[in-house]
Amino acid sequence: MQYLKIKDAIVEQIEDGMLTARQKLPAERKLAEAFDTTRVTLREALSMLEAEGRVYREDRRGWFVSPEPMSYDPTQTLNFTNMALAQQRQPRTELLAAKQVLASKHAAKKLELPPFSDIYRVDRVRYLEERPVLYVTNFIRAELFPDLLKRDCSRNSLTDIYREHYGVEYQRIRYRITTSSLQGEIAQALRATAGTPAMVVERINYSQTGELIDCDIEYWRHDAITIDSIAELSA
Amino acid sequence: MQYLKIKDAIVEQIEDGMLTARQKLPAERKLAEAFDTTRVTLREALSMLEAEGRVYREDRRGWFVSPEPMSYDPTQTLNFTNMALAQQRQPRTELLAAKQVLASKHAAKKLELPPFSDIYRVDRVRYLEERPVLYVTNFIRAELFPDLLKRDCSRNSLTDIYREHYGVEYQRIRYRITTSSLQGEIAQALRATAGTPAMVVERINYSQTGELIDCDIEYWRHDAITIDSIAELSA
DNA sequence: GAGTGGTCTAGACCACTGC
DNA sequence: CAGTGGTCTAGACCACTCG
Repeated sequence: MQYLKIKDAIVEQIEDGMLTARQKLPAERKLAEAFDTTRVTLREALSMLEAEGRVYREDRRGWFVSPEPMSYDPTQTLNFTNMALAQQRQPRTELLAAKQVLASKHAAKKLELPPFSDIYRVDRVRYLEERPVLYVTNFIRAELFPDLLKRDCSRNSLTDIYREHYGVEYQRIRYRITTSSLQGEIAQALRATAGTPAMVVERINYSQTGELIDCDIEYWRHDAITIDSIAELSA
Repeated sequence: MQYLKIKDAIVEQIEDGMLTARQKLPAERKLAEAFDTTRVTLREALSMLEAEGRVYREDRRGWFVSPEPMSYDPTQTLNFTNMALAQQRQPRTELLAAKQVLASKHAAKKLELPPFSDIYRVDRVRYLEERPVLYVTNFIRAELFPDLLKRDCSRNSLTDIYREHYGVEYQRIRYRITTSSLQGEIAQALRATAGTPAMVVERINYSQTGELIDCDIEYWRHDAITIDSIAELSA
């Protein structure tokens, strides 16, 4: 069980501060040689560290040391940017697309609409310290927000636009958290290799009048996030 | 990218019902031959399916098709058994140990106690349809529950004992969800290979008087669970 | 005791990154 | 253009499971 020793050695280097957050590890061939083994075994060890959230990969770029995860409370409306700033992180958001589309079967179901209804779809990638950690897709009931896309979605948070221009606020959030893996364009947008472990957060949001507003599907690099929340139970 | 085709082929067999939940896949060597490839590449495909939660491994026993995950709401006190029954699942719990111990540094911190305080520690493995899916450790403030261990912990749920014998109920739950991987004895207890992806749920529970009661650390096989909850926002 | 999964070796080619 | 990571081959040995 050679790969356990390799793992421990790398963990030790991280904990001793020889390797610090976001730093690139040496090339696989060099590491393999250093541990006197083959690339296959070395990669076994690295994949295990990846599963534990200690290192991450950028596709074809190499292996890096994972920084501290950001703490995320899905029951707060606090948007990504403010959440990050509150934790002394450096957020950035990239708007990939914002358009009006016909609801796919999947999206229609989430939004409780008939298929082919008009909806907005907004795709964004979010960064922490210039590392892409989150791919979000929003599906929004178009009827509730006429001309939403004329607002500047790349500059303002959706929740701010809802509140300021339409008087709509989140009141109830239904969320679902699963683990999966990144594939295809989502993986690409996060500079991840296909198969990278992911945390998927799906939220369906309701307004103060109980109306379904929108739904967001979030793909997080799993080492970048820890869900952290409090529930008060009614007697 | 051969492993993608292998993945798709296996997914198709699952979705067509040729392979059904909990069924064992053919031996790796047979699958490798069937797909005209080597075990290394085949295992690459299987690992990816494992990350997606479509198949799971039992250590040295082989690969199996994942059943539907159980839906879990950490903000409900509903215990594992009742939660499972409500979803037409077949739960079983195995008590590994229930004893009074001196708090480790880690446990003491969670329970906000000085190190080496007296606490109870209860370890259990929980099954669904005879598949071990969850390893839980409870750390309990001993002062609140004199003679707790004389009650029959293997037969009754802890929350029932708290309520019936001590008049204590959960009122507030602080929870944290992360992804990691199974290692050592926890992996063994779940019949998992070291490195299997896991969902870790850590809960700290407070009573109706606001007092910290206990803390539980749950290691789930990640394909066995989806977190599902609702949050009401205060205005 | 046969067969299986877990682990490991020693290579190879290719497309891409980054200089 | 050199070097890297992604992918793949064709084996091997061992400890374990299961019949």
